[in-house]
Order: sequence, then structure tokens, then C-alpha cells
Amino acid sequence: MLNDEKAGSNTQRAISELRRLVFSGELAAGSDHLESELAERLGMSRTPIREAARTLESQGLLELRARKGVRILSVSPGDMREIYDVLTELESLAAERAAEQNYPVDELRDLAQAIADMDDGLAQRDLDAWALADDRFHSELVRLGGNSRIIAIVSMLGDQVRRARAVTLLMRPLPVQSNRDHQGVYEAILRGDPQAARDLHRTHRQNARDMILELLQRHRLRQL
Amino acid sequence: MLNDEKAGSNTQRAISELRRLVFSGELAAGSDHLESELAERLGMSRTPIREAARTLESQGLLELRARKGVRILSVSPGDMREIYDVLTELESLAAERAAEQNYPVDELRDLAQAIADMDDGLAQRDLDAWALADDRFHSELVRLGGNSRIIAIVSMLGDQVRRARAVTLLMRPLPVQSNRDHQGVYEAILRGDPQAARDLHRTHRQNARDMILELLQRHRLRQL
DNA sequence: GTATTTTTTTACGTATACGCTAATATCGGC
DNA sequence: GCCGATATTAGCGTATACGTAAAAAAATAC
Repeated sequence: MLNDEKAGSNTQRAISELRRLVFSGELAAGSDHLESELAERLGMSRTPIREAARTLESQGLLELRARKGVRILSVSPGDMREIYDVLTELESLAAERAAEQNYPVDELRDLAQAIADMDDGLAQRDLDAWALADDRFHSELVRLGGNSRIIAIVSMLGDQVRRARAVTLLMRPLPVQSNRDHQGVYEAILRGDPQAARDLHRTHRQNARDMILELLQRHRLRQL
Repeated sequence: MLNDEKAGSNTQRAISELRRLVFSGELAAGSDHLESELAERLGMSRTPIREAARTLESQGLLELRARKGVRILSVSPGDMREIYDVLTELESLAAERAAEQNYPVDELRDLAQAIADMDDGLAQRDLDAWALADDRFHSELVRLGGNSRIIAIVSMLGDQVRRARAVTLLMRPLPVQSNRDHQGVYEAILRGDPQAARDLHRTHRQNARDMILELLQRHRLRQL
């Protein structure tokens, strides 16, 4: 077998490629795809495709269905509510734990930078840049929390809402409050105030959740 | 291929069999096993074994290592703390949501039964029976919370601590406080008091966590 | 023209085959 | 006897082959 100098194993490539195809929308939510098609598309045999699919299946991105190939799962408003509820709890705990560590300011550099980038994105009305920085803020926050299970779960759930968020991003009001919230959480972590960090982040997440759910309802979006 | 009238697909069988072997200790924590050995042991080829392993891998039960087969992951006190922290948050949210539903008393029958069985187990000094009922209480609580992600995550993490709990069960004091806590959570759900249900369960879980971690430290148990 | 049965096809689930690399063993030099 | 170089082996990663059951198509009856 000719190894085309790509990264790691084919299974690994399949995992990241399939992810990419799902997030980019090239594999639409709700659509079915034969294993053999995907195999050909990615230039490998069905074996690594199936192994990758097993992994992605247990991460809730798709489903293996006998004789129908893999189905890309869609996300309903109910799913969004579930996911945001979990994210709220786990990220808030991460914020609390992060504040307990008494990190020196330079260890919070990435967090501060993410906030600065969000401000920039907002100032320039560049929502994509804002969204990227927002992702960085949340994943950095969770990383600072230091719980590897939370890191894994949050990143998995993040994947599930990524497509949906791309849609709501265009419909939502400018996220000015979001930026203020993040700043507050950052300061609470810096001064080592776990309770404040937790409460601030919790409120922030709950507001975000309510806003998104309301948007979805208003626009009658039932499947993303 | 002769289908030996067992359940579902071989991959499915492999998943549940491997789980069983891990929980029963027949595959010890930290041990390595060749894919071909496992395949022979379960009477199937390597293919379904590998697919099952991929699933169990993303559930944190084992690890696929190139040329070394699958390694059964062990759980350190640090892991226990991480896991209990996550369980605390998610179960507390489940309790809160359960209390919001205003379930009629007969829908809480299983929960009440689990508590009764725990009392029985305690009265008869039957810790295994107590532990089984405790598991039922927690999983029923989470089910009543109605968030399918929480149900999945909690059950996955429950798997990871199962072996460890079997050990600590023998070392811990009689769980009388635990039973009182559960009763309190039940009553809060029944009378529809989300905040109380949440707080009570949260405290309960935090106490359980601290007790277990202290036990592990006292007995110098570093790997389970 | 519709419904039912039979045939054909399709695509998965799994077994098997095999290359390739890392690990192990063997050998030779000092 | 120990260390480095070379040969061997072991076991995964992946391709491929194939049986089977479900779905689709075709044929037949009514």
C-alpha cells in the first residue's frame, strides 16, 4: 500500500476528513452515504472508514445503519437545549476550578487574547472571526479547568452544535453582552474568585442558550 | 459463517462481552491483550473485535495501541476526582430538571423503590445489594432528568468507576448518610423544588467524592 | 392496472490475506 | 561478556473477498 505522506493512519485521516466534510456541510445533516462511496472519496478501503465511523458514532456525529450506510445526524432545538445545558454545567465547573488554581497572569494569556480577538471581531463586524475567538475562549477556559473528561466532553458537544451555530450566528444580535461576560469571567479567574467565575459563566451560558433557543423558535428552525 | 443464535451482530456481542470481562476483572486494569487473543476468546475474527474496541476506546474503557493490542485502562485517584466532579454537576442538573417536571408520585415509583432497597440492604448489611440499589437510584434520577446526553455521559462514566467502587465499597463506613440524602432528593423532586433537589444532590455527591478520595489516599490505592 | 410473488441486486457484516514497521532475537566485533 | 548491527518475527493496519439479508426490480396472476 502506498502511503501518501499524509498524517498518521488512514483511520485517523478518515476521522478528521469525515469531521471536516460534516462541518463544511459537504455531507449534509440527515443525509445518507454508502461506506463504499466514502471510501472511494477518501481514497481508502471500507475498513478504516468503518472504524472511523464507529468513533464518530459514539461521539454523536453520525449513525451506522445496516444496508443504508452512514447517516449524518441532525440537531434539533431539543438537542440544542440538552447540549447547552450540559455545556453550562461543565464549563461553569471548569471556570470555578480554573479560578482555584491561582494562575499567574501570563498563563491566562491565551484567554485574554481570545477576549481581545472577540472585541476586534466585534468592532470590525467580522462575525466569523468573533466566532473563532469565542471558540478559543471556551476551549481555553475548559483547558484551564484541568479536568480532562470535561475537556473531552465539551469538545465533543461543541462538534455537535458547530453547524447549528453557524446558522444562528447570522441571525443573532451583535454579541456585545457576550464579550462583557467573558471579561468578567476572566477577571474572576485572575483574582482567584471561584464562586464568581462559576456564577458569571453559568449566567452567561444560560443567556446564550435562551437566546439561541428563542432564535430557533422564532425562525421555525427544526433541524440543523 | 455459522451464526450461533446469539444476540445481534458480532460487534455488538464483542462490545458487551468485553465490557463484562473488564468489569468482572477477567481483563485486569492495566493489562494488555492481543486482538487475536480476544478474537479467539470470543469466537470471532479480529474485525468485530477492532470495531468494538474503537467504541470502547471512545468511552474511555480501553486503548488501542499499535502492535501491543488493547490496553485496559486503569483509574487513578485523579481520574476518580475528575469523574466524580462531572457526575456531581450532571446529576445535580438532572435532579433539578426532574423536580421541574412535577412528576406524579407513581412515576417516581422506581426511584422510591431504589431507596427502599438501599434501606433494606443497609439493614441486612448486604453491601452488594445496597450498591446495586444505589446504582438504580442514580440512573433512575438521571433518567427522570430527561436529558439524553446526560444519561449517556453518566452511564459511560459510571462504567469507568465501577471497578474502583467495588473496592472502596468494602472500606467505606456504612452509607447511612447516603440513604438520608437520597430520601431528601426524592422528596424535593416529589414536591417540585428544583433548587433543593439540585443543592441536596450536589452536596450528597460532593461528600461521596471526598469520602472516596480520602479512602483511596488513606489506603494508598493509586491505581484501580 | 394493481397486487403478489419471484428474482436480482445491493451493500453491509465479517472473515481472511498480507504488507509493513516496531519489537525482539541473533550474530559479530571488540 | 557487552554493545552495536543485522536478521527475524510478531502483530497491527488495511485491503480484499464473500455470505447473507434486505431492498429493489421483474415477472406473473388476477
